[in-house]
Amino acid sequence: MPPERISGYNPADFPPFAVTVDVVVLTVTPEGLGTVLIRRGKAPYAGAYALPGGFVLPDEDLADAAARELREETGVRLRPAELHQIGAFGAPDRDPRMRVVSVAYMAAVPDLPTPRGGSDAASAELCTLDPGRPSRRYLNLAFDHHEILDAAVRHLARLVEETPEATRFCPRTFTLADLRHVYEAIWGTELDPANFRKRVLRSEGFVEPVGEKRLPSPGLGRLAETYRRGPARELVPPLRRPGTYFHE
Amino acid sequence: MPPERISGYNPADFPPFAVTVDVVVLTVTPEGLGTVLIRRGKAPYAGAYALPGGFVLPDEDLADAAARELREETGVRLRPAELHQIGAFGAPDRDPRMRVVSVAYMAAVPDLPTPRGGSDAASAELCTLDPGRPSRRYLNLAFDHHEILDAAVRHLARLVEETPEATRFCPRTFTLADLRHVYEAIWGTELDPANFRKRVLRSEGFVEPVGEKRLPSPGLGRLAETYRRGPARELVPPLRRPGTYFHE
DNA sequence: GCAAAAGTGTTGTCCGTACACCCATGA
DNA sequence: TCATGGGTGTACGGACAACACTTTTGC
Repeated sequence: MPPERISGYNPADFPPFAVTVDVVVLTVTPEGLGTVLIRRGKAPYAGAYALPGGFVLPDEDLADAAARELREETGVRLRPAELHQIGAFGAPDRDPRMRVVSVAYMAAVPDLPTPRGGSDAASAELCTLDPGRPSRRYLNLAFDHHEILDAAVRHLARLVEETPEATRFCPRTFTLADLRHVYEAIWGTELDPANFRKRVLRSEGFVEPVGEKRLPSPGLGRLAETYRRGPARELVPPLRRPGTYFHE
Repeated sequence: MPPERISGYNPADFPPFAVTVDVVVLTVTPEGLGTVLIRRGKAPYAGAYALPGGFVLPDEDLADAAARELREETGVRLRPAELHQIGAFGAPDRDPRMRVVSVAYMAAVPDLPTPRGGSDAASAELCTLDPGRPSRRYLNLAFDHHEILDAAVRHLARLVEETPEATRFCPRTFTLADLRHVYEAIWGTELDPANFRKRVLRSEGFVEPVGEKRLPSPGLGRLAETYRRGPARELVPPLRRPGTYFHE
């Protein structure tokens, strides 16, 4: 920017913008990929679902604001570095009331506690998504939150290809079937158990065997080895979705 | 956000933020990957290089603002959809003068005209980067523009893996060696000409033969086939960097 | 025994890499 | 004839996918 244009630093020198953060809380439940939505009580978009979020404080980092809103509205405590920025959404008419630029974050949360929190506790709901279909609908989302949610799911789908972050959705120790169900929920595809196993175990530092065995389903099937997350911070080579390697 | 907190819409109800856009103009020259930087004349960071950018207008879309700043400061005209958002940068102390949240965009520009433009015409320079080294330095960049530039280069490196966007850096018709030099500049690696050729031609719709031949270097080597960009909008499978497939 | 799910092994096929080799051009 | 760079071909190994097969559990 030309420095002379902002040399005064009078509030009148720049257009009045509000800056908010919206947080897409993604979790994996037995029903599939889920997210926390809040039902709006007032216009605009009264009765519609919306992402949790709120204003950034004057001296607050963007990621800190996202972590604070996440904590206040869902009770989930994550370090700001554990939140992934999705991008900025700032179309002039995205909020009919005033000009708002919102910075969206994605939070990968296991074992989501029953949504509780400050102001909108009663209206927070855990909704199940359908990541397999390209034309999925998110029941009446307010503002441009449909677009933000889409971008967050795409971000997560790519994140778990390249990092061990999918283990966040598993308990401290887990079976490879548990981990496979996480990938299936996020990618919306079915994976071959045998090939999934080989690819995960070949990826050095992804998971480590614990040494115990566990019954996969209650009273069904052979005992499965249990694992915990390994020290790797990224997967080389990535664990890509089927069909990303070869033609057809 | 709790609607009741912003029901008034008085400017005093929300913290005063300035919202700007910064544009990372990336181009490929015979010297390698290059970007347009502006030398700052005033404090803070007087004498340092900075990315072109400026305020978002009150009723302006973020991408429109980036396209406008790009046009005003470098004379390059791109549609807003051709700009890629890198993310939002809004640490509280990133600008010592006031609270600024900047939304960064990346523009892939061929044949960059000698940087000219409005206010800072004389001080705009085309600087060559070194994408191969992880510890590359960007000579004294102002604010957090080092971080933004890094993110933009990473974004471009991934973009050309999955889309035919690398052809933007080539003339309308080009040889495969031209295209290969673009990838080498962006990825900072050398590529095997024979294998590069096979992978590009196998990717359906990436390039189309024109039917003419051209001398690759002035007075050197065999005549090379020329191509133009094909209709594909994404590369399936992606044209990945070497080493992304196998171990070691 | 049966069903269910873990885990192992095999095979076919495709791809990436390296490298040799030939072709076409201008000097 | 030589150097330069485009284009073709081949050999090897790695990885993925599909699927058969064995193992281990509860009922």
